Amino acid sequence: MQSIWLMGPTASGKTGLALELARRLPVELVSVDSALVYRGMNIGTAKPDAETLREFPHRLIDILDPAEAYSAARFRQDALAAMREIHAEGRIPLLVGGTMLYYRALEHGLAELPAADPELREAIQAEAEARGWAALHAELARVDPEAAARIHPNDPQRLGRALEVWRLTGVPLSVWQARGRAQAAPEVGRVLKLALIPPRELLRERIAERFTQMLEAGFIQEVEALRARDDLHLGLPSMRSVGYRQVWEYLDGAHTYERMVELGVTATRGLAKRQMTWLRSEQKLHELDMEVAPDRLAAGLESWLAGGGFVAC
RNA sequence: GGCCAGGUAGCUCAGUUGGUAGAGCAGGGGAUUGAAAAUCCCCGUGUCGGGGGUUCGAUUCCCUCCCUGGCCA
Repeated sequence: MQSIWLMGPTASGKTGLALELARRLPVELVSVDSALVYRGMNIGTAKPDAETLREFPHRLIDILDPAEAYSAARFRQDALAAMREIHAEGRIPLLVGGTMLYYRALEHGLAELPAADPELREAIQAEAEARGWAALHAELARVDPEAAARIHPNDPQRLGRALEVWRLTGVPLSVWQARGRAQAAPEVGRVLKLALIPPRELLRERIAERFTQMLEAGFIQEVEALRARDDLHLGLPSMRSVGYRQVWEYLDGAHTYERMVELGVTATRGLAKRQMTWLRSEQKLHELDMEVAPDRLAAGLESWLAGGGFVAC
């Protein structure tokens, strides 16, 4: 089994390049994006439009309602299943997206751990509000000193997860993790990792420009529709996505329009920065020239798929 | 033109009863195992508007000039 992965920060042009490759190679697209999984979140996620998706179907887009939560573990399962199917059809999976944790989970696997438990999470959250996260960190230090040493007392998300695993199983998170990551790389097969990394200044400009275009394309109305549902709220992973959160708060009257634009652009830039941090530590990455010609790249990929090496271009 | 309030980090501001200054935001770096477009951690030398005076020492007090905003002419 082999696959091509196209990585890069948000607004780097991954989608456009992936479509060019899909026109030239026997590939099928698999989205690696924690926000594109949600239905009804189109404009603010820069999701390819319906027509494009019809012509070039993407796996793992529009598979979840925004009220639901996705996860790295589910992605790993879904992506592996999609890749197997694509191979069975005699095609090559082209993974494209910017959720770096998902790539990591796919390539290196995840430890065997219990899934999230919403009720327990809520209970831990309530407890933290009553006693403070410091008290919960102290508690974790008693049952799982190793995890407590690694998790900062101000990091409620990881602290909550570590306590959740402990309370759910009676086995510390660090013990689960020490048992190793399940079924890592071999299952994924031969991988060619490509990255599109624009110069920071260009990326900053593109992000600002794109956010404005999203607003012109009706982003506010899209969030209004989501906000009109009584089962969606800012606590949900979907509604905390870059852009959606800021527009939601704007609709709540928390910011002026101008400030909302500023916050949205800044949040997107922060996202890009974190994606770059992941990319810097990525092994065996082939960084593409921003001006790479699709024909030339496709030719290079063909020779790699035939078993040869990949010549960076 | 007169009076008042300001001029301190890229931005918004705090502060020093005289010993050359610090927050938030922005920006940069890092972490990242079922929320990851999430959640965190680390990083602040800047003619304290210019010039002069007083002082051992002035960003701080005094004088003067410049700039911005408001009020009055």
